This record gives sequence, C-alpha cells and structure tokens, in this order.
Amino acid sequence: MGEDRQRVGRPRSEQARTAILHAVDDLLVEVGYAALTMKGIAERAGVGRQTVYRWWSTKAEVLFEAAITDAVEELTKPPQATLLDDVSTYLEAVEGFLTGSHAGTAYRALLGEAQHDPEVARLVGSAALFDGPSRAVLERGISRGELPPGTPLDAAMAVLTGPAFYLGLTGAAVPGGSVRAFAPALVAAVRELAAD
Amino acid sequence: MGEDRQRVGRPRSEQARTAILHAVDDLLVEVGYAALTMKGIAERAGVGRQTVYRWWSTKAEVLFEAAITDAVEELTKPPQATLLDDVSTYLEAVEGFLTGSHAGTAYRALLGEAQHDPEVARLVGSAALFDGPSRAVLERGISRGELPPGTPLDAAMAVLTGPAFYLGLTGAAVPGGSVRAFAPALVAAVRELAAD
Amino acid sequence: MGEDRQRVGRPRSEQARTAILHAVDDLLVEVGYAALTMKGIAERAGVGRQTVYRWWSTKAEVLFEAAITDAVEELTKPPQATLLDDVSTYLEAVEGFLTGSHAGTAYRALLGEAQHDPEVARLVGSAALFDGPSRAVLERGISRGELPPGTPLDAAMAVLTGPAFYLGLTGAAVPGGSVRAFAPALVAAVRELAAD
Amino acid sequence: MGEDRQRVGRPRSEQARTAILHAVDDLLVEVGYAALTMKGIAERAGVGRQTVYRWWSTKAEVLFEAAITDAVEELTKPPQATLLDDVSTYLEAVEGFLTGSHAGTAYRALLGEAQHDPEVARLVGSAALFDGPSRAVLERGISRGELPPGTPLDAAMAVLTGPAFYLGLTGAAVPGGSVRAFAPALVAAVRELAAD
DNA sequence: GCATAATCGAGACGGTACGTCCCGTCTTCTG
DNA sequence: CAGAAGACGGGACGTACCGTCTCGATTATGC
Repeated sequence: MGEDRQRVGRPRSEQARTAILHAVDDLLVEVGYAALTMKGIAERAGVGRQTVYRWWSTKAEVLFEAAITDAVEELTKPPQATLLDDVSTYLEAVEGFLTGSHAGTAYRALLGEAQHDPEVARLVGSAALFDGPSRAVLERGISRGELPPGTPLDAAMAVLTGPAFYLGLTGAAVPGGSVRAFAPALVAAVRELAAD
Repeated sequence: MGEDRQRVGRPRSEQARTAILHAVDDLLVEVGYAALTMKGIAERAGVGRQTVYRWWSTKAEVLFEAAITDAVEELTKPPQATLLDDVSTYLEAVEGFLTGSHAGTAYRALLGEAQHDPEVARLVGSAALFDGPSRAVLERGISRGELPPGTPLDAAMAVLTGPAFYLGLTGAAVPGGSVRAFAPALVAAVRELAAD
Repeated sequence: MGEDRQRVGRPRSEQARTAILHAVDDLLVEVGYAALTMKGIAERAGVGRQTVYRWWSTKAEVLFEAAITDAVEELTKPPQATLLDDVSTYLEAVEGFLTGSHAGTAYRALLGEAQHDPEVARLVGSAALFDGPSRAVLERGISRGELPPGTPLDAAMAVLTGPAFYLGLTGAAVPGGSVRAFAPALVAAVRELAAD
Repeated sequence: MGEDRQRVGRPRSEQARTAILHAVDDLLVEVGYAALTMKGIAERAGVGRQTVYRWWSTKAEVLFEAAITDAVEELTKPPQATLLDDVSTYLEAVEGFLTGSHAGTAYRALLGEAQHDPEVARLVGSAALFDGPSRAVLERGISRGELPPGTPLDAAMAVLTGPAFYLGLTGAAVPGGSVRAFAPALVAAVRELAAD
C-alpha cells in the first residue's frame, strides 16, 4: 500500500510523533488555531522543525491526525430504544461536539481552513465525520421497522445533520434551548423522504 | 453618533474606498482567501497601506463590506405561488450561493475564518445572512394559511437552511442531484415543529 | 550615479545603519567571522532582519563597509625622512595591521572569504587597500631623488607589500623578530626593478 | 603513535576513503568551496555521512588531505642552471599554482578558511607549502656559490614568495604580464639580506 | 565456525541560520 | 492635512546543513 516507507536507515521516532500530536492538541486550546504555527508546534514538542515537516505538510494535517480519532468517538453514542431517542441522542452529540468539545474545536478549525484551501477541503472531506454515526441511526431505524427499507440514506443523513451543524457553525443560539427538540420534526422529514 | 469624524483637512477619498473594495473582490477570485493580504489589497488598489488600515482593521472586515450586500441579494428570490415552491426556490438559492457564486465564496471564507477568530465570528454572526430570506418564506406560508400562525420561526429557519448549508460547507455531493428534492421533507418537518 | 535611491516614502534610518555597522564590528571580535551571521547582526543591532538585507546582501558587504575606512587609516603613516625609513615604517604598518589590528582581522576575514566567493573577491579587490600607502612611499622616494623617475610602480608596490603580506596571512613567525629588517633588501629590489 | 586504531572488527574501507577524497576534489571544482558540504561530499561519494565524520572532522581536513600532495608536486620544479633561472622558475610555479591550478584553488580556499578558523590555520600552517621549494632554490644558490653561506634562509624565503603570493591572493593583475620579471629584483634583495 | 566488534550505507533526530514574506506602525514628500 | 510610498522592528515561513543517533547488513579478528 505504501505503508513500508523506509526500510533502511534510522526508523521514525514514535516518541517524536506523539509529542507533536500532543503539542498540537495543547496549543489549539491554549492559543487557538490562528496562532498555531509549525514553529510553535515543533518548539512545544521539543522537536526539530524539519521533523514536523517530514511527516506532515501543514498544520491542518497535524491537527487532523491529532483530532479525528477523538472526533469519531465523541459522535458515536450507544443505540437507543426508539428511532426518536436515537435521533435525539445523535443531535445532542453533534451539538455537544461542535460547541463544547475539544475535538470539535479542531474539526471546526479544519472545516474553516477547508473553505479557503482545497487541499484541506479534500482532507476534511475524506473524513466524512458525520456519515458513520448518522447512517447507523438510520439503519437501526430500518431494522426496527420504524423506517421503510427504501429510505434514501444520503439525503436522510443530510437532513439529520444539517440543522445542528448549521447552528453550531454559525454560532447561533439554539431555538428552544436544546437541539433534542428538533428530533420529531427531523424524523417526520426522513419519513417523508422515504415516501417519495 | 460619530459620523462627523474629521471636519477639517482633506476629506476621506471615496475613490480610494471603492478601489479597495474592488481590489479585495478581484483578489479573492484570483488568489483565494489564504493568499489575500492587506499589503496585496493596498497595492492592487493603488493605495497606501495605511489608508486601508484607517478604515478597516483586518482583511475579514474589508471582505465583509465588499461581499455582504451582494450576498443578501443573491439569497433573495421572488415569492412563489406555494410554500413548496417557495422552499424549493430557497434551497436552490442557498445551494447556488454557497457552491457557485462569487459572494458565496467570500461568505464561506469569512465563515471559515470565524471558526478560528472570535472577532470575525461576531462580524459574520451579525449578518445572519440566511435569517431574512428563510423567515420571509415561512411568513408567506403562514399568511397563505399553509402553516399555522404559531410556527416556531427560529427552529424552522434552521431546519430549512441546515441541510443545504451542511452539503455546501462540507463539499459533499448533493443526493439526488438537486436540493429541490429536499423541499417536501423539510415542509413536513416544519409542520411537525408547528404541531408540537 | 545612483545615490538618489528612493525620493518618496520614509527615508533610510541612519540610526539603524550605524547600529548595524557597530554590531558587526563588535561581533567580529566577540565570536569571529565564522560565527558571524546576518541573524546575529540584526539581533545585536536591535533591528529587523529585513533591514539588514535591504542595504547589504551578505555579511561580507556589511563587514566591508564597517571596516574599510579604519583599514585605510591604519595603513597610512606620516612621511619619514628617508626612503629606507619610509619603507620600514610601511612594513611595520602592514604587519601591525594584519596581525594585531581590529580592522586587519576584518580584512583578513574578507580576503579569506574572497578565496571562495568571486563576489567578495570583486568587493575586496575594489578596495586595493595597500595600493595607496605603498604608492605614496615610492612617490616620495622618487621626489626625494632616492629612486629614479622611471621606477615601475605596480611591480614595486607588490615587492614592498608581498613579504609582510605573506607572513601575515600564513601566520608564519617573522624572521628576525621584526619586519623592519626587510627594508634594506626591499629597497635594493625596487632599485633593481627600476634599473631594468 | 596511534596508527593501530581498532585491531578487531571490520577494517576501514580504503574504497570509501578514496571515494571521499575524489568526491571532494570534484565538488570543489563544480560548486566551489562555499557550497561544499559534508552532506554533499558523502552523497557524491556514495558513502554514509558518519563514515566521513569518522575519519575527518571538517571539510577543511578532507580537502587538505585531498589536495596537499598535488600541491607540493606542482611547486617542485627541476633545478635550473643559475640562481636567476631557478628563481624565475619558482616564481612562475607559484603564480601558476595559485591562479591556474586545481590544487592551488584548494590551497587558496583553505588559506581563506584559515583566516577565520584557528583550527584550519594550524592545519594549513603545518603544511608550510612554500618552504620546501623556496629553500631548495636558495640552497642550490649557496652550493653554486651564487649566494653566501650565511644567507638568512627564512627571510629570503619570504622575500622570494611574498610578491607572487600577494598578487595571487588579491587577484591583482601581474605587472609586466609575468612574475618572471621579478626575479632579478628578488635576487638582489636576497643578496642584500645576506650582506647585513 | 561462531561469537565479538567495528565498519558500512541509510536516513531520522534536535538544532539553527538562511533569505523571503507579511504584519501593523512610522515617517517622509506630494497634491 | 490626507494620501502614496516605503522603511522600520518583529516573527513565521519552508529549506538546507549541521553533527549525532539508530537501524540492518557486512566483514574482519579471535576463541
């Protein structure tokens, strides 16, 4: 596949790698994405600048690797008994992730950067962060019989994720105080999609 | 308020102001937001650097002023005969704005910057770009009797805007080829919101 | 000539210029030429790095400007009564300059750099540091009648300067303890040159 | 002395050693001394970096070993019939060596480095490159009876070598076109030295 | 003939200077 | 007296070498 880079010579230092990922995590919280620099990351990690560049091209790539695993975990919640509960839980997870979490801050920074850098856009797009969790909710709904088997998943995923995503990204206040209140409406929307 | 800044001396050059706004517009297209610099804007406008800083603090502010009027115009479409048509037209406008338009590129860049700069977040938040157009669609629905008077507008606006916004910002492919296909589902969702 | 660079805009800061020249002088003594860096010069002078590069391309150019005036002064001694005394004094000046003086250290460093950088070679060659003083010694000898008017000056200058230069550059011990002892022999050599 | 370094283990590779010396020779000509790097030498020689460092500390040391043998050879010319011819031939050899030869370029580079690195100065001083050849010329003069037995050799060597050395190092044009023209004057100077 | 040991090429490591770019401020001349 | 021009101190950029280190592989000696 390509995973066998370099067979001779000194092997890559796992210690340096984790020090860099930790440094980028810490610095994002401490100084914010705008003030995050490759120089700063290297110094914080106690690592040569070249060592960072050797394995990642931009601060976006480092941040992506540092944050994406946590991000997926935060969005994955245990199954609920009903579709409505499942959707409510998912919406809450999305809201919490975007507005209150560490990994979510990293994701928003990356998505922001993606708006003016196609390279980062490709990187972030490759994660398709919300796809797995939202698809799981829908598939559980189908297997429970709460949704017809022909439900168009891609469209339904966008319907489930969109509103909370929009509120999180624009920083708008959540109407009604909690995004859980959207659940019945979005379930209705998904059923309507399936009916077409 | 403070509209009478400077009563003696040479008055502010309107010519310089518009040259700067045009320059920022052009440069955004030509080099992208990341490579947009205050230095570059001043040079392109044929203007001293200080003159730019005198009226705007950051490139985000210049861009905001240059793009926001166009943005509102692009999102405002003539009323349609039915709620369903109105929603379809609105969705199409949002999609076209975010993915295909000049002003939309500026908006996405600003929203991106807002993810890592609270100052810009405040600026972009103050525009609440989608609020006017989406509220208008809903109010027309109410006045036509297609929606109950008690429909919760803020929540409904997020439901209408969210899916297209999500697809536009993440660069995902639109399921079914057009966002118009979401209209029936979103109308159903809005009605469900109103029913609670 | 070209001395009128920049007629508009902020003028060059004389304060920065002298701070840089002093810094380079100090650093040469403190850390030596090899450890002299543009970065170090700028920091020592309390000046931006770009400000150094704006007016000089290399550390050699800065050092040249900082040292060359002093160098000429050190090599210029008051006229003596006889050619022999004049030559002795000149030889002593050359020796002292190359082995014991501040400006001489700078000159040796530059001449060293000139051996592997043609640009520096041109710069140092343009100074022709020993030409003025050695020619003056010879012309006084001619005007006193101690040397014939037809004495070939260029060759005589090389004969007068060469031995002390050779000893100074190679770091060899001076035979007899003082380079003054070479004077009678070199006067004889110059007379022989003139006789050809 | 210390010639028995390592008695067990893999012996030093003579092949690597000569590859390094050849590489340094080639690179000096191709890129010049300033752009000569230990990294470049190792890569050109097809050798690990450590292998170079194991046997030489600096690029100056490698260059010294690569060039010094050739240098001595170039300065050693067959004896001539008379002192004047011997001196002329020597002067020509010095000039050709410094300005036209491969080994001379290396010597000039090393002498240049010696001006700002005492370690290199010691190394180059230890060679005393011109001592052997110039002393030979003088001793032949004495044995032929053209010079008195008491001629002070060290001073005479500096007188013979200095002018051509000065012209070669400063890159000045040779007055009269050839250094051979200096020979009678320098012979006169040496005789005057002996007479004191 | 098998362990020991020093060499080899390769290449990653922590550092540091390079020369460039832009930041936001300042100081001059020009209209 | 605003505006253009452009120099100022500062600091990050991405690159190149530095000299050291850690690999696996190779090639001698000595038990």
